[in-house]
Amino acid sequence: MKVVKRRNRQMTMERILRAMGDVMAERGTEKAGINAVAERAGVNKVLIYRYFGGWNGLLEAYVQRGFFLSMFNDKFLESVPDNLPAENRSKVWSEYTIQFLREFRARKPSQELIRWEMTHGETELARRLAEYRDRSYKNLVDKLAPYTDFDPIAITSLMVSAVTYMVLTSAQRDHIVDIDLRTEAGWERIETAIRRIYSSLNIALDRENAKKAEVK
Amino acid sequence: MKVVKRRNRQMTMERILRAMGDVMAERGTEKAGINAVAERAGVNKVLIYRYFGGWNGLLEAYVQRGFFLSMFNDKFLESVPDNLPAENRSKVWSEYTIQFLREFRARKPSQELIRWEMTHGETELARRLAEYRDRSYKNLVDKLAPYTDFDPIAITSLMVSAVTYMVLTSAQRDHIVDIDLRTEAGWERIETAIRRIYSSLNIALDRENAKKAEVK
DNA sequence: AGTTGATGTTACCAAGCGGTAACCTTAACG
DNA sequence: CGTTAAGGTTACCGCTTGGTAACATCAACT
Repeated sequence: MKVVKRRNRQMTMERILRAMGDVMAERGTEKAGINAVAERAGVNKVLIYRYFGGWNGLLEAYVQRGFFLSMFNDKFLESVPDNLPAENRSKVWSEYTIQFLREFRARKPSQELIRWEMTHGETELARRLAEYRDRSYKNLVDKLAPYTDFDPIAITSLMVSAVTYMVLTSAQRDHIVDIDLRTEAGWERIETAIRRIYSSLNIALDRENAKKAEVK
Repeated sequence: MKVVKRRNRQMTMERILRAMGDVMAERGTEKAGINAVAERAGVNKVLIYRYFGGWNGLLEAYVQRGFFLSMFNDKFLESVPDNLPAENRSKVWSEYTIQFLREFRARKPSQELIRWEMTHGETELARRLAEYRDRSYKNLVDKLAPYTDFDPIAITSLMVSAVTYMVLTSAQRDHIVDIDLRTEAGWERIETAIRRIYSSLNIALDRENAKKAEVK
């Protein structure tokens, strides 16, 4: 039987990191701070300085051990077959966007992390985190780029931005215009809109290609 | 000739409000605060409390006298002819989105206001501001709704969200994936993507309508 | 001229923040 | 057993924040 030692660095660090997530999720970006985390973890804040070297180190450690997006991208990438028929690509993109939407919605701490980033963009750390996500995201795009003529990077960046913003605001507002953000029905409207956009793009692209072929 | 009085409430309030915009634009959301504004305006902070009743009142006054989006919506709405041919509607929507993009990019204080809102969503004030924008936005949608089957509200909300998020991040990052946010070329890619999305939707909708007609 | 009320200033407060020095306390080791 | 170093705690610091009370000053009007 395992004895829980009272003096155990591993355990303490774990508790701090957990508290970090909790605090971010519960109290929001603004109130997140070393003091709040320490209090929440039931741990002396000095330990945070010792183990993580302060707020930045803590945040970094927190991100490193579980920032979901890069993992999510990698996982998604795996699930995509290598030789994907062109006509299915729009579906893959909309599936990616929608899965991202769902995962992001489900992860409060990740949302708050992004929110934090948005108000601390001048800091080196915030930039690095964004950069990190960007890379993993680029991997995905490189392998999946479908509508070559349609600047898939720009389009998907727009879609991901849209989803990001909507999820973030949903934590603060009940609705956008007449879209109810508290109900699944509201989010289904959004998901449907996403699918429609991608499928329309595909249709339009097909038509353009058909025209080109005709000219030849 | 007009004499500038040293004791002049109007003037002082004006200076405070200007300073408010400057501070928001320059130092960002985080550092914006009563103290910073007072210092910047070269005015004693007590006056802010007297004239505006504190931070909330100041913010509200600031917004009320010039929050651009509702005005922008109204202006745009005026410019749209009443009997708009259906085939031009996608163009109107993309024009709206793109003009919004440009205006929003040009207005640093407005950006910072939104950023502030994102981190203070729990407050009553933030909610009210959002609500205010929403109403003016809904007016627009009501009058313009084109693709009736395509849930134009959801689609345009997505697009506006996308633009909002991208502009906000552009203040902090040089690029998204390989889109250079510092150059006009980068933003043109985004504008093009927006146009493509709307026009594709139109094409897809046309095709669907054609099919329906065929069945009849 | 003198009262009065608006305008502007000084000085202060409590609370919260990030951060650190110095101190105990325990586990593990020879 | 006793030393040692890591784990954990106490108490403090300086700084900034939002907020207020009390005082000084000027302009206008009877």
